[in-house]
Amino acid sequence: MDVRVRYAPSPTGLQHIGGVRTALFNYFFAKASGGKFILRVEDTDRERYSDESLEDLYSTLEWLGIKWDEGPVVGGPYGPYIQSERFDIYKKYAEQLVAEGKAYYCYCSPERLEEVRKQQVESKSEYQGYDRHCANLTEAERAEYEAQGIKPVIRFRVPTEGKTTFHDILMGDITRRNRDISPDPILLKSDGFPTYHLANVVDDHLMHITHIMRAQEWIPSGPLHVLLYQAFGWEVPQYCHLPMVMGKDGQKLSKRHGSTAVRDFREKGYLPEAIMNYVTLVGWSLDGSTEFFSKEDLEKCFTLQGIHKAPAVFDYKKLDWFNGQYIRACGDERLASLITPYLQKAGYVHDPLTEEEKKLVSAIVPPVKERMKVLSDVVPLTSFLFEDKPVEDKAVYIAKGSDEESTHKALKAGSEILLSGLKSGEPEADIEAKLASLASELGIKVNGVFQPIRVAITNSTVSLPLFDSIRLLGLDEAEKRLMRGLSIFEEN
RNA sequence: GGUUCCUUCGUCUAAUGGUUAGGACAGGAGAUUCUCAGUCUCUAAAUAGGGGUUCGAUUCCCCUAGGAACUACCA
Repeated sequence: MDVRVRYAPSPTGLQHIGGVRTALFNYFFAKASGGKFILRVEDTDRERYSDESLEDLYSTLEWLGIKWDEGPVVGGPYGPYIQSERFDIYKKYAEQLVAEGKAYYCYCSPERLEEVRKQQVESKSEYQGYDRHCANLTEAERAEYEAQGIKPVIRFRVPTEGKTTFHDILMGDITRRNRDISPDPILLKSDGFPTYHLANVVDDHLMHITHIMRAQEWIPSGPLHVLLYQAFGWEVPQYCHLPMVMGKDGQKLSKRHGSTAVRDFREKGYLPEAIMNYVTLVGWSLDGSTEFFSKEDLEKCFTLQGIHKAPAVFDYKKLDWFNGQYIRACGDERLASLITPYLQKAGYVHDPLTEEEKKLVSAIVPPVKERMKVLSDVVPLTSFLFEDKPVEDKAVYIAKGSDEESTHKALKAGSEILLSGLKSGEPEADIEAKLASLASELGIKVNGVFQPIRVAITNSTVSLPLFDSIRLLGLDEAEKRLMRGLSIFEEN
């Protein structure tokens, strides 16, 4: 049997970590088993639908390098793959169930439903949900409602006796008494659109989906879906419910835990390979020790057996670590092009880059590479090159273990050593050694000499290494800033 | 409330009857370095609790506790 799996998001929001994790697991499982990965857009909720969400879906998958074998844009033998374009199909199947007595029209108003719900809550009755008011309407009663112009919904007749079991690859058999299944869920809404349950079952069958891999939050509706397959007389696919992605507090990951939209991560400067690698490791492992996986690796070695049952907490710090690792593994040329948009957005360089700026960006890469967790870190790291905000406060120049007088001397003598050395082309190591001996002459630590110089040049106590900074700034500008720094100490 | 699922270091996980319970992130300590980072070394840290089964349980069974998800004309 050829594996056919699908990722079926609904475009009602930006693609988030949890969704992408589901997409990735489906995709890798398909690839690793030589099957097909299908993308299906479940846009049956026209109230929450947005074009932006749909575009975000496509761009996120593209960014990650995930290509679907069948789906929107690329097409396929079982299309269309956008549910809103399959309107008539669902209607047909829903009506078929009505004709067979397995579903029925319901004319209850939202107000009545709300009332029923309220009463159930107040009376603490054992089970909640629809009271099956319209389950056994006579033809006359129906005709009456129709005459009133009420648009009915179609509800599925859930058996009140017996129980339903479905098998989950990870969880084993899961059984639920039919009476515990939410009574008579809506299959077709009054606007003619299907609900998730109907559309999902119909499409998975029509698209020959063999394995349904979705988040564990769907486990409760598993039995209902099985009932639906049985009502249609269709074969039930295999289920594999994926562990949920949680926030620090053990609740479902959401905005309040931090960023969840992949787009946000992308904008902050996470690399697609880092996101892919880390997200796949949330709830899955190969052997407990292998950490780095490329997309190609996962397309080969992903297994269902490696999926964990328990929900997993999303660790932002570990993602940062992965991202840093991938940045450091990145070629300088690629990194230069990855960094450029951030410098442009900050207004530091032109778009497109001038020839001079291209050289500068390339030169920025090596010293910055070891220091970035996310690409956007390049901005604060290099801001001293593009905006000059001199430090006026003497205290900032004074290193720990030094004092104002020594700092003044260090800055003065150090600047001379530095500038004359650089101008005469002396090796940096030699200059560094001279500065170090200056420090011992003054009876201060080496940093006592370097810190005031660095502060003068980079306007910060935290900066790139001194010689890198000067190289990037240009000797003339560096000299100017050194003299300016010195003047602060000589004013009084 | 009801239903279902889950439970190894703080976090992600490995080990399925026999190990000093392993790795990684984060934490702590140290080394290197002009700051920051990076890199390297070391370190602390877990089988939720209670019963069984067994010569032996992280591993199998039961109970308890805790957590989560679902309970919409949303998916």
